[in-house]
Parts: sequence; structure tokens; C-alpha cells
Amino acid sequence: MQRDTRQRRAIRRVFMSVGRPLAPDEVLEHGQRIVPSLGLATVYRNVKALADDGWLSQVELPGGGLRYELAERPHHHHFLCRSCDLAFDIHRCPDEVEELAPEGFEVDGHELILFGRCAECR
Amino acid sequence: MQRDTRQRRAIRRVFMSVGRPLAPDEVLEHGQRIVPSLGLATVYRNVKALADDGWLSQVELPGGGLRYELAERPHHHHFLCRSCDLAFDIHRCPDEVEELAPEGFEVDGHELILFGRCAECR
DNA sequence: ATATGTGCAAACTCTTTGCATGGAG
DNA sequence: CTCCATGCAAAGAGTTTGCACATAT
Repeated sequence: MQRDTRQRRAIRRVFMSVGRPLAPDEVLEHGQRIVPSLGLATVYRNVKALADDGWLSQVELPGGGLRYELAERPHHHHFLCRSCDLAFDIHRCPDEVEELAPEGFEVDGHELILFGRCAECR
Repeated sequence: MQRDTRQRRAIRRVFMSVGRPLAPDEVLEHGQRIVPSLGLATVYRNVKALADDGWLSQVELPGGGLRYELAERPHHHHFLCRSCDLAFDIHRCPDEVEELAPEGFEVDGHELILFGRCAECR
């Protein structure tokens, strides 16, 4: 990741303006409003590169592939709408979850996902 | 789901003997030890049918497709090993997690996943 | 001027489906 | 004897990769 291209700027702008985790096809859709020629392979390459750089972080939600979100944000979790499949942030976290693991298991992270219907889809 | 075939019995036996969520390829691998001719398409069709029947439940963990586990079991969560990608059960659950959702969101379920290394992989 | 980044298309992986055959009832 | 279930192979969906061209530096 060395050059500052139109495509990469567009992808960054998309993440900065949308406050939730995005799947590659969502990034493509929003990004093409800025750079219409943007291709899906470029999106995949850039989200991966931005994640390697620590600018994005991977969000491992159920239901297919990885999503990505800005990395700097404070610890939080996600709500996944069963109807529109969009992911939303939840800003509180139950404490001490990582202590639930069995003996001998080494925990280095956790994800809490609530499922249901978002305010739009109800 | 009407007939009791060798293949279906083998798949049931696999789930009854392995106490953790299984992905289709794991079911195939274990099932072929019982019925060597077992095919992957048959596994996919049967886990879906068994889930529709309520005998299996879907486990929506990150990292690819659905996994399945016996449905009857009490509420629990999962530990996903970053090294071997196996899923293990966690038998405790933090209370009141579903109250963390934003206003206006309707929650109908939750999943808590701990990430790390299992006892084998440490 | 140079070499990284892009866009396209092909390759891959995972899952589903169509179809002829096998086997449970 | 029927029809549902199986196995194979082909078709889809999502993601990655190879290559020639474009472009940031």
C-alpha cells in the first residue's frame, strides 16, 4: 500500500461516511458512486490491504464472507438484521465474557452478535 | 424426510458421537468411515433436511458456511479455534445480553463467540 | 521512467441443482 | 413396484489471481 489512487480514496471515503460494517459488494456499490469504473477485485484487494495496514478491521459475522469497518473505533459488538442483512453497531459489552472459556483454552478475542430485525425492517 | 437410509443413519451417528458443531466437510469425513460411498451433496441435503425437521440446528459461526449441531441441547455458545478452525461448546452464558440492542430493534436470538486457541493447538 | 494499482476474465472454493440409477417401503 | 434418496457432474455464488494497461510518484 503505497500509492494514493482515486479508487483507494473512494473506498476510504465510503468507510468514513458509513458508520457500520460493510461487505465487499456494499463497498463496491457505494464506491461506484464516486468512481464509477471501480471494480470488485479492486475492492477486495484494497479492503485486505487497508486491514493489513490496520486502517480497517475485519468483522467476522455469520452468513457468508468477511465485513470490514474502521479500525480505530472503541470496543463494540454487532446486531445483524435477519431481513436486510445489514450489520449495526452495539456500543455496550457484557463484562468478563472471555472468562467463560473451558480450562486450557486461550482466548484472544470475542464477538457478540444479536439477531433480529432492525428498526427499518420491523 | 421419509426414508431411513444408510447414509442418513451414518450422518445421524456422526452428530451423536461428536459433541460439537460440524461443517459439511467434517460430516462427510466422519460419515465416510461408516458409509465410504457417501457423497458431499448427500451431506448437504441431509443436514438441511435434519435441520428443517428440528433434529439439527444451524450454528452461524464466522469463517465460511453454516455448521450444524444436535438441536435438543441446552442454550450454550461457542469457542472457535483460530488454528484448527474447530468449534467447541461453551456451557455458560452471560445474562441479559439481548437487552444491549438499540431502541427500536427487535432481538430474537444471540450468539457469543470466543476466539483463540483450543487446548490441543496451544 | 518505473513499478504499483487497476480492470477484466479466468480460476478456485463452497454450495446447490438436474438427472439417471439405486434401494427403502 | 413405486418413488424418494443417492452420486455424479454441471451450474451458481463469492473470492482470488494472472496479465496487460493505466497512472501515481
